Amino acid sequence: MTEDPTTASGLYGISAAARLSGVGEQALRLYERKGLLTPVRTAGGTRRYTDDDVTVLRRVAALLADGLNLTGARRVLELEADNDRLRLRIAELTD
DNA sequence: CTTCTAACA
DNA sequence: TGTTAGCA
Repeated sequence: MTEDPTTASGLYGISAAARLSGVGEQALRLYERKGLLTPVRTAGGTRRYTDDDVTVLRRVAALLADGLNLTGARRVLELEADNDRLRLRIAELTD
């Protein structure tokens, strides 16, 4: 446990999220504007990235490296989310 | 930290 | 189209 209890919950500022994901801060803001990501905002308007957001960021980086543009990456994320929901549904039915 | 503008590949 | 630098 090298982490502070307040940060161990997986809530990061934009600079921390950028370091963890390897994506630049400006790019993070662009991804949000394009609808790939929706980090929560504090009352003051500062973004709060969760661990899940960082995971998505890594997915996006891999997708872009595969030659997709941001719109395509957004679609893939949608489909993957649907896919996960379907897998869960199948698991329920196959019990 | 935020948003915007502009330049570049 | 997407990234980056600089400004306010």
